[in-house]
Amino acid sequence: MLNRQDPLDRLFQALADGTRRAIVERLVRGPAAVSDLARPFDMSLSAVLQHLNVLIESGLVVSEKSGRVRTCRIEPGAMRMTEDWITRQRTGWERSFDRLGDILDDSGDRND
Amino acid sequence: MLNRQDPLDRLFQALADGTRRAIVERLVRGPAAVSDLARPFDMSLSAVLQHLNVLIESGLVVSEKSGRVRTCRIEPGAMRMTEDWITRQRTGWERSFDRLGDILDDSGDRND
DNA sequence: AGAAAAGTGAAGCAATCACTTCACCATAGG
DNA sequence: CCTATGGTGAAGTGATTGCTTCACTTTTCT
Repeated sequence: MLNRQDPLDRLFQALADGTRRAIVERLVRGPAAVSDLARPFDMSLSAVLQHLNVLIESGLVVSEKSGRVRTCRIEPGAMRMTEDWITRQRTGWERSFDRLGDILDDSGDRND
Repeated sequence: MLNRQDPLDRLFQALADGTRRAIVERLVRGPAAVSDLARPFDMSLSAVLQHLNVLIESGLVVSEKSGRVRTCRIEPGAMRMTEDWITRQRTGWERSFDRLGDILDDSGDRND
């Protein structure tokens, strides 16, 4: 399925990398410039910039440039989309589990 | 960062594909055999099996074989790890946001 | 003006991904 | 036994990923 347009694909893909999650974790504490974000990592600025672009494309991060400094910050709405998907699955699963519980109850093995 | 061992890497990577998410959505309604899972997709059984293996490696899905049928089901604990990470970021962000609110409340001509 | 700092873009490279096809094994049922 | 069903494994392919280096622009500082 080569549908790289699906927002959830991009979102989860963006979060599937330790460097990018670390960037998110950093930005959650507050906005930061590109080179501030790059400093902790043992890789080139270019590499970090590419990670940052993935995060921006996914919508997780927004940025604006003033002077020569690009300041980045979290866009919480994007992360909420992934949270919602996961929550939807979990509640779906809990419902199935309840149904299973009902069946087990009916068959007399009351365990809860 | 070639650390494909990190559980969160594997988890998010597993969820970063529409086919795999569809499999999860299916399994949330209840267990299913490999070929049941494959049926809706317009790709070979081998391809679906590879997706399934990614899900199993990530821990999102467990399976057991009885006879010639492998039955798969969701392992909810794995998904909870991703949910926890996301929730942690959101609460972290909300805290930052509150701090920002405090600063804005304290308003204008105060330099601390 | 000249140098340093901050960021950008492109090309290249090895590894990984998402498939395909083909060959194959194991079990269930006539 | 024989065949259909359900599932596996391996090899191959083209696209994508996660970097690197190098060249370059723009802004700030002195």
